[in-house]
Amino acid sequence: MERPEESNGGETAAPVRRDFIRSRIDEDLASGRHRQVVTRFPPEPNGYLHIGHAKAICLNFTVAQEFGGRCHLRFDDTNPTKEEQEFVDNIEADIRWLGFEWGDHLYFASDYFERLYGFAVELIEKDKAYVDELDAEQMREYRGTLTSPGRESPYRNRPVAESLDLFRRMRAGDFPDGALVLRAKIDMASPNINLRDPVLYRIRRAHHHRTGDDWCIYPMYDYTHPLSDAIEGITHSLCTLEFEDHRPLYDWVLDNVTIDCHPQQIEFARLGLPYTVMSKRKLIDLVTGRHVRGWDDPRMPTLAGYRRRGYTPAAIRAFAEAIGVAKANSEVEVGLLEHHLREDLNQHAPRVMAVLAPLKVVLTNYPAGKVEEVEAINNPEKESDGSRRIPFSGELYIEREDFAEEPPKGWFRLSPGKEVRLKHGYYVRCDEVIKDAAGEITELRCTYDPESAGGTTPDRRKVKGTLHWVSASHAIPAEVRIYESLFAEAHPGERTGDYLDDLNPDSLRVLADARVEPSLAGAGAGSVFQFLRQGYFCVDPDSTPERPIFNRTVGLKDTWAKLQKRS
RNA sequence: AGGGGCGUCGCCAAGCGGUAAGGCAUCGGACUUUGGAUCCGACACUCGGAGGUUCGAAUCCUCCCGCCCCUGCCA
Repeated sequence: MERPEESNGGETAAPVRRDFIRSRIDEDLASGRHRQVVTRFPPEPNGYLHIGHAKAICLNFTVAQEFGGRCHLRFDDTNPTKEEQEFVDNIEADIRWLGFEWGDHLYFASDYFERLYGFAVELIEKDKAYVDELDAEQMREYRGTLTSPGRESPYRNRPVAESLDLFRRMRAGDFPDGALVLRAKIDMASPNINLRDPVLYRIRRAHHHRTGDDWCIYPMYDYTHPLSDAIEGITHSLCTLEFEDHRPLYDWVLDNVTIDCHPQQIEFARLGLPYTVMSKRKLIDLVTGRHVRGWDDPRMPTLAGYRRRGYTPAAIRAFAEAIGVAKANSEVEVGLLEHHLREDLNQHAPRVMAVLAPLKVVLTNYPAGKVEEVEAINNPEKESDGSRRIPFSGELYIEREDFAEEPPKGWFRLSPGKEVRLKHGYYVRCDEVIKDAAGEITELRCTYDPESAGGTTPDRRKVKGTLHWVSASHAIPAEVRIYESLFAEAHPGERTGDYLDDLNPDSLRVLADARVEPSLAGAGAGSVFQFLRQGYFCVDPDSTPERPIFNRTVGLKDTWAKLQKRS
């Protein structure tokens, strides 16, 4: 088989992987059926984009890129009752954020309304479409069932001239909403229900976000989509599996109208992710029902949510690349997304220290009032990021979880009589545990080894554990938001039928008493850090200079937790 | 039940008649001033099942089983 680079000689990025869609394009190019590749991403502006859309966006844009073609962004805005400009704007922003550009190729199906109307007239003239007077309920009745054929509408064979006149008057506004529809004349006995005289136009007096009140009839998706594709010269129209049954109709429309382009619709499986919901309706419900704080709630599977959570476009693109494209319905483990996230963040996130649940440590042998600045490397994965200085003093905070009065086996962290290293600082040994009346540990008395400055000693003795810390008087109080999956069940609603029953009550945990190192003062919203030994965190837009707020993007891999779980 | 699809390792996924890629996860081990990262190594005699064709089948044929989608004037 010929490689695309060889067949079209254009500037192309090397195809990263093989899949049935790219193979098919290879063939189309090799056979001369197409000389270029034009794809499109066609969102309906009735909601925000989610991670499932990201799969389609990455596919369409990268395929076009690889083959030296182009990808259009086209809004499928044929249903004015559900669509809004706000969604258009946010969808554009999300796609740009993901890293894709459509240049001049921004389109709206609504821009084609006049031409679409013309094609409809042509269909009527050819006796391929007719105006029907059956109401919605009657039409359902006439449609038949999955196993029995439908019946023809009594209006099916009305004269062409009559349909032409009626359709013209539909447009003119002579009839109330829902009174008439334009239907394709195909086959009421077809085993494919989509071919049983599908509706092409309906009457709907609704204000359209772009065409305003110019129209009171609006074309249906199945009619609009193939024509929009053809008008734009799309070569490969990639969509999800549920449209497979619609392909015969897609082809019928293009075969029965005078247009010199016939794109190929190719279907692939949509992305499934456990512990979340991806349907637009459910996402809208979550927002309007206040189960989340908004479309960009960090627990939402929306691109806006992932962005606020601290996910990077590169990670999402790598994920989309990794899951591949096929026709088998599949559900990808969240771990794979997190793997690509960590892989990206590990390279780029500056390391800082933050204590989420502080436990005071007093160094009894540290000179009273002394403060020194210790040097801390910003990112061991990226030497060029340099280093910074952090204040160290005799009163510190460490993570409550890093101390155990009675250490389990395999414990590397602090416990009575044991020595650990404070990252970038000194070795300390725990001498005494202070508790309050309730028996709660309130403070640790430790001694430090002055010889261990920087983290090593002249005698080169080993300490297994290294802890992160923060100087008590220098640290900045902060809020940290820890997120778990929005749903407690892999398939929300599977048991009770109502997905809201499976909302995870612990999906958001707020740690109000965290302390972060002073270098984090003034970190801008969106900036991402690795809190040493804990995970990746980003500054939430709710942050103020007085009270920084961090979202946990994803935790670090935790071998210790895994070991614990096992025993 | 009619139509359209799909079934290869726990999760994705290559494979297109010549004797099962890769990633994630998992499990060992090395290294480590993050129990992070990195590095080594292990991980499908078998491709939903049963027959058949063939020197040879995950790939071809037949039957069976399972799962998904379709009866909006939504997309």
